[in-house]
Amino acid sequence: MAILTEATSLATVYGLEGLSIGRLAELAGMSKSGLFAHFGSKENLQMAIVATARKCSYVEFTRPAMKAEAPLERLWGLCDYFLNFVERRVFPGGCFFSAVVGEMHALPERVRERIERHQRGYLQLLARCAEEAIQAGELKTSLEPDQIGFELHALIIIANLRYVAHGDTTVLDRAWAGVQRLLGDSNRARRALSD
Amino acid sequence: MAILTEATSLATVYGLEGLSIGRLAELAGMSKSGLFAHFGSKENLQMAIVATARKCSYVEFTRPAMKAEAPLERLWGLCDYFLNFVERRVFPGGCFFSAVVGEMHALPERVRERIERHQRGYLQLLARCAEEAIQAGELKTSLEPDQIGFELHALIIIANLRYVAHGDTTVLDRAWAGVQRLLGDSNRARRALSD
DNA sequence: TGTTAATACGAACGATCGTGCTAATTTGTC
DNA sequence: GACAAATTAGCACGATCGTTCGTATTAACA
Repeated sequence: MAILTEATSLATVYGLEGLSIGRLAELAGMSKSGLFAHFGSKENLQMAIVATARKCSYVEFTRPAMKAEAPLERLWGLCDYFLNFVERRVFPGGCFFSAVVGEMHALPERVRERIERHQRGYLQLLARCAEEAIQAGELKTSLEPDQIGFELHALIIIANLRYVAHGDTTVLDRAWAGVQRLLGDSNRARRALSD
Repeated sequence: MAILTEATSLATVYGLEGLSIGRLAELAGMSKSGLFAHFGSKENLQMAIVATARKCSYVEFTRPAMKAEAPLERLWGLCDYFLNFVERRVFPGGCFFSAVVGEMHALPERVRERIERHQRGYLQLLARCAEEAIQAGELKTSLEPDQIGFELHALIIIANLRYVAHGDTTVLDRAWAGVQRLLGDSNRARRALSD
């Protein structure tokens, strides 16, 4: 369904609660009740949006990054493709899961738990790649894998938030510089926008 | 006005748009119109909330941190007091300015600009302290002051977001470990909760 | 071709939103 | 105690929210 992509895009700007069915229907050229019938409730629509955002994030950064066979290369890819995804403005509000982090308290429990589970999975993926990179001898560091995952995540998420919220264009490069320092290669180039 | 503190607290949970005057009035034991007359418009109420949050952040971390005479000590204090502020749950939604970052697009222009200006000031404060610490010879690093400010900010803000959104209690220590690494002292203790 | 299931529609519901009135109440001043 | 000024309450407006209902159109199958 194409309308779900539009809904996810809107949700990155107005949030999962701020997104109204009426506005979404108008944007889709449908009647409000007609669109509502597809989902049965706003909570179901929110769940569908979360599923769409998950699929999108999988296609945009998880899968491309995981194509690499070397664990360290996967770690680079996870950060690189994410920053590239943000820079390309695939969604006007950037990363969906960062856009809704401020309204977690107000969300229906089912929706909130789904989002939290996704976030845990993403953090674990970062930490697991770091652990494998260390064990493979590709990454020499005194830090625990979880700490590396935490700091990588902090860098790229803050870059995303500041890029979409304040239009600051330098933050993506600043985040990349931090990633370079954590992964021990200050010469590695970031993916170009045109890719 | 005590009601403004309550309003700011509510805004950290529901956002500046999600916060309704009716709910705030009910919580304050006033009539909706009575409370509305104080501000004249929701936009003015939002501006007053931003001002309250600014004052609160000044009292809670900026001023205590700036009491130190050594620049590096101020840098430590900015991170330390902030994490302590989050851990003490002064506001249920943690840092106000992080809580509303997701709804910047939907805010009235006057409100959004005021928040952006505050954020710029806070970032500049971090970078300036880092610069002074370097020039004073207290901080030995190959990083630019702006990069240090960016990374410190990323660590403590992500810790705040994850602490309030997912109840993750380990993130404050992870952020502190990152701060230690940036400021070059892995033995410095974090402020205790009881303080 | 007639029947059934699915799909989209318009209209309306109760609730809540921000906001504008006017009356009542409180407060401070002479 | 009387009066002016400020504050609060009550009520209603128009708009929008999620949701429900009954109906018209369409697709599939007998």
